[in-house]
Amino acid sequence: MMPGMSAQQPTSLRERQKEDRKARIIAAAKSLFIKSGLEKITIEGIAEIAGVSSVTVHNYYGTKSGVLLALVAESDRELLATFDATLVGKADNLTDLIERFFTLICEHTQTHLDKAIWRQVISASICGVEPRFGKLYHELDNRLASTLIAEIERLKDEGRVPEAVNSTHLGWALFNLQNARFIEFISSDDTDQERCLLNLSHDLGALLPFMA
Amino acid sequence: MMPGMSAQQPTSLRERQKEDRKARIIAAAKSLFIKSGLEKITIEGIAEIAGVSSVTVHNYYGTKSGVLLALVAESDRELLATFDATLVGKADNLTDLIERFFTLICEHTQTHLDKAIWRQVISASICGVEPRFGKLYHELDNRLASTLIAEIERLKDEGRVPEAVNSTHLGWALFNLQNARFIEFISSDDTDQERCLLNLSHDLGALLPFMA
DNA sequence: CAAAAACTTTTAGTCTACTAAAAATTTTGC
DNA sequence: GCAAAATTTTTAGTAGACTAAAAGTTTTTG
Repeated sequence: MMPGMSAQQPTSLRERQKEDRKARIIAAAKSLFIKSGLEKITIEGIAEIAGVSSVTVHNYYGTKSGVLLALVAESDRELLATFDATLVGKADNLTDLIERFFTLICEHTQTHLDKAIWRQVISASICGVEPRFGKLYHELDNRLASTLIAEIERLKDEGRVPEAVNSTHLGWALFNLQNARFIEFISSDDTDQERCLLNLSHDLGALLPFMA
Repeated sequence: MMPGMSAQQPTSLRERQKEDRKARIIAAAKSLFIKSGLEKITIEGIAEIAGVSSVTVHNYYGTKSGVLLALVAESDRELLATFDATLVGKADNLTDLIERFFTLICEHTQTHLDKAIWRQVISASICGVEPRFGKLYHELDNRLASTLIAEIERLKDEGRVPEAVNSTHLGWALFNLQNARFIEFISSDDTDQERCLLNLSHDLGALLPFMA
């Protein structure tokens, strides 16, 4: 199963061409970004490299942020795969879990995407000019939080987290906490991961010790 | 002491004129916003009402977001005054404190500003094109969090919060938690405060009961 | 009061996202 | 293969943020 493609291959030629153009557009955006950074990504530039017109880019992705979100969504799939390989079943307490989670996300951001893209995407998700956009973005958050919740369930089964807690609520609370520090992390190119991780561990240190 | 004015009155005529223009600009922005919403706020429009040129608006506030941030900063002062009157000394446990805090901020937003302005400002604080901007915004956060921390200290003195916790760390953690729900609140015009408050109380419910 | 300094305004552009409508092209269904 | 449908492209434009530099105005300073 290849990420990035719909489950069943499109029947009609037209559908296939559309998929192809869409893929070329995000590939173009990626290449442009890698070559010269976010400021140099323009709809026009993307269109040229992808071999379509700028109007088509708009038709497909709505806005520039829409294109960037597609980039993020793609890398999100890889991140979830990383989680399966590196996070699931590894941590043996809540603090450890959240810190691993946070670290993986930060590292993934630095290798696969870039702070600047996240800034743009999170920004757009808050400003939310587009209706689709917010929805898509929220789905990504949902998937990440679900991973966390599943791990909390496991810790509960193993007796490392009190039975009494609501895993879903705790999962979202911790996801939000961690996300606030992630936003701190991406907000400036100069903010380093270590610093944010330390802040996160202070957060957890103030909240969690009574739980054990 | 009037909010919105510097402590000492400016000596030179030039300084006074500058203050006056600045004040006219944000007053113009506010009136434009109240009349027709965020989309209708343009630098040009602000300049015209304020009786200055658009270039002057840029010189003073840098960007459109800069103007909006000034609006937020102004209302922030009122919010802190509200805190003194309505929050300080009122809560008798952590959950109650955070929920009051959150509620006051939401209500203040609805009466004094607007979700749309916050969206723009938070967005800009994340995207952070401007260096000054992020700094200013962070100061607002600092002031809000400090209020929270001071209240936590009080609860600790009253023996309602364990001595062992670090008030500063706990304060920031809870501020971040609450802020995540505030961002959820402002992200869409349709999201209602009750819903977000409920989510917040779930967050707290999952994290805090073991502390008491 | 006159020269200098400090600002603001005018002017003139640039840049880029985004949109609407007509024209051209290509696939599809019969 | 041909008409119809779907979709892209071309074309043309708008809007609004932001900038640089010259010109004009007002305050300051001696």
